[in-house]
Amino acid sequence: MSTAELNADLTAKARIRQVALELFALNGADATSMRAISSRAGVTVGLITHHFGTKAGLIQAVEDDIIDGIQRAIAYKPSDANVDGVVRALDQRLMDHVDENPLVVAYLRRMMLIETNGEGTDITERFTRMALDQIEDLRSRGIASTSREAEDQVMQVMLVQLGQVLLQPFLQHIAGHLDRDPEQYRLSLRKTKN
Amino acid sequence: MSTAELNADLTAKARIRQVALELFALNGADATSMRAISSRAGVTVGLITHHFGTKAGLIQAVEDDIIDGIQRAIAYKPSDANVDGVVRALDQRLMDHVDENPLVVAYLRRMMLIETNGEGTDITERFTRMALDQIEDLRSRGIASTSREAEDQVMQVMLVQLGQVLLQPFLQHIAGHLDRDPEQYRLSLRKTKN
DNA sequence: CGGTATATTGTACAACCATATAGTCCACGT
DNA sequence: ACGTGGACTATATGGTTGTACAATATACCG
Repeated sequence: MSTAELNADLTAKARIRQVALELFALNGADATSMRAISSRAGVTVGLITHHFGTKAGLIQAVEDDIIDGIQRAIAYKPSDANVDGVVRALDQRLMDHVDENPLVVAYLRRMMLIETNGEGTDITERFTRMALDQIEDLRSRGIASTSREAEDQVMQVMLVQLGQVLLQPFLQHIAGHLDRDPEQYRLSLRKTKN
Repeated sequence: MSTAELNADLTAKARIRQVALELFALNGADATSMRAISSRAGVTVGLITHHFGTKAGLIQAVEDDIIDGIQRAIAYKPSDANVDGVVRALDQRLMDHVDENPLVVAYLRRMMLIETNGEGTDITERFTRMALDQIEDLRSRGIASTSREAEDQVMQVMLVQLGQVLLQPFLQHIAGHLDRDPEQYRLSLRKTKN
């Protein structure tokens, strides 16, 4: 069953955005034609341009959607205040969101690792700024550890957590070839002080 | 000065392969037209098809060249026998080769992290097998440590060394945004034993 | 010298692309 | 009842792509 059929209840605009994310994540935006999107979404090409103007506009809309989703996922929730390690709770909710949205991850992998200077707004920059804002917000509420610099905490999240997620297919691929259990291997970050 | 001018002494066939690697590494093979290659190499499109048949043939030739280069770089050299840590010497030569061939790295990054099931032969598989063969060759000569399993040594090389190289632009990008020194951060591998 | 393989060119073509535009249908407010 | 605007379709256009192919130049070998 196709994605379009599964989501026939969504509005055409939302269906287009969803199919676009799916194809962008799988094959990249450049390699995805508006024809492919339209046929999978069960609409005509013209409707895409009607709703999003140009292909660049569609890409922008998809990325805004991704950022919004993450923003919502890591927003401060009062329940977090109870947990002793607040940053850990933040990380956990980010990882949960990531687990639930594999297409988002595939898209981010492409944009963050390869097309670092893509056409749209730099999504790595938006992500980094979002993480930094979040950490600083938690600090201003007095509920995040200040034993380390905020920037180092962000580096930790971006490189170890996100890095592990982004490298996951690579790791699994190699582990599969060597008959190793990919779960056994975890990245960590060493900071050389000088 | 363009690549074609810099290498005007090479045969046209070699020039085509070199320009192709350059453009493939920068923009990906799909996004690179044979016309772009031909104009940069100072030849016509027809000559490319004459030498390599199809675009897929050109990609294959480029990848074979990359693998050959790495194969040569990590081939056993008697001088390695003197060094106490042989695996370390192997790693070092791989890293040197990587430093000297940034275009190869960019191409590998694309193929290993994103297009894991690309059109050509799986380059991650070729790389992994090559590393494993190399380790086992060194072991059969009795000049590589056998305190760890060979497969774990390969995982170490692939994930930590190569992983660091593949993630480098990502790391630099983030570090730049946070006014951090990217050199301070190093990945390492934890193996959970269970 | 002659001839044959190889290197190289120029062009043509069918498929596909993003985009623009004109037109149809329908819901909804007044 | 009407007309206005948004959702949607159909079609046309100009450009780019990979590939095929015939023609020409160049080098090499007997």
